[in-house]
Amino acid sequence: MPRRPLRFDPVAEARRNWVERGWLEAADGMALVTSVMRVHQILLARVDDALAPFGLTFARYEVLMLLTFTRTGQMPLGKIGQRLQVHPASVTNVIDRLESDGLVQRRPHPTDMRTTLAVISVKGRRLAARATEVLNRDVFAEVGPTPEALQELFTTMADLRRAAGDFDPTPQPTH
Amino acid sequence: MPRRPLRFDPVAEARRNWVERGWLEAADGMALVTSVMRVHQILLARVDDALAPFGLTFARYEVLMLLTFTRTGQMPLGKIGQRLQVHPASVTNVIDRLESDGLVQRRPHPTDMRTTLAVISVKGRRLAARATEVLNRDVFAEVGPTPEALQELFTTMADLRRAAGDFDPTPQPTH
DNA sequence: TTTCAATAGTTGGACGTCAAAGTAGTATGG
DNA sequence: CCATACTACTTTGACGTCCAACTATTGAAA
Repeated sequence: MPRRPLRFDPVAEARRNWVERGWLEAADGMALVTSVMRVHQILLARVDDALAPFGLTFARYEVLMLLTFTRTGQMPLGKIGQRLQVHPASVTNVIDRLESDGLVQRRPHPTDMRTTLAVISVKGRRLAARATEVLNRDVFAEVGPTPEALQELFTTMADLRRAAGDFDPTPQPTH
Repeated sequence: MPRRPLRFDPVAEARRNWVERGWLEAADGMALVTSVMRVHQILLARVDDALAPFGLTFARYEVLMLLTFTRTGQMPLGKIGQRLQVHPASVTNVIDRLESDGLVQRRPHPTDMRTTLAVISVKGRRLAARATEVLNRDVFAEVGPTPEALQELFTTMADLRRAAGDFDPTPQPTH
């Protein structure tokens, strides 16, 4: 994408406009929402760049890793959607692509004929491992101003997610 | 979307898995990236819900507000893309839809025949004003655990965006 | 002045996301 | 035991995003 950096922070500019019109109650919330949109865009672009050589996207990578972390390398599609917080139709879409690349395979559930299991293949495991190496090195280890700010950011966003009902408000250790 | 909340934080769970495999350098970065993806999804859903009654999406709303904040209510498409940090093709797409709803109008640039200006209409101004009212009340004023955490979050993300080259590292007051 | 590179916008295709509607299988209440 | 509600997944369509390729215009260099 054409990325000629601006001479100013467009979000701070928007916030100024909000305050100028007297929308004081909403200015910080607007700035936060807009910031999240931009940061999301930036990070997703970085991740997808790193994954492109492997023919992966973040959506596909997330599914592969989720399967990797299971005991048996398989999981019902519906559960994948719950864990990754995406719509069933999105899961169908991603699994379709992973399957046509031979990285996962659909298998009927042994007892419940409604359920479809996604099983990660050896090829899928290998690819996920190689992709993780690159992703860890080139993106994840490089993100964030400082480790402290990063931790702070993470916990604050976890609060936000919890408040949004993303998961149960049971206290969970973050490390 | 089906939103049955989980009993645990899936991001913290992923982070545990990262640490377990010895990817210590990358664990926090991975958690941050994943958090941002989820928070983005949550906030975008809220915003789009609030805007749906107006026939708007956040992308369209952002363009309308950007035009609202200009002196003359108009701006070249390319500049819109720079300010909102989106691809030229995305601008074309959004302007197409806004135009077919009569909220903006395309107009040729007076001197540079390559350039197209988007001009906000009276209808566009009115709709943006009404949408802002609802958005401020129902979303922006309700976001975030506390005002302090919200501020903190915003400035930390601004650092992150600045480091990513989103805008020039010139110090800018945030309020 | 002529040629060629840079800029502005559009088009077409790929991808991920969601909602709504449809199909198939399971579970439950009468 | 059967009718009905619920669950799991898929399909279709809409939207936003990006990239690559294309057209038109401007600008700059030879």
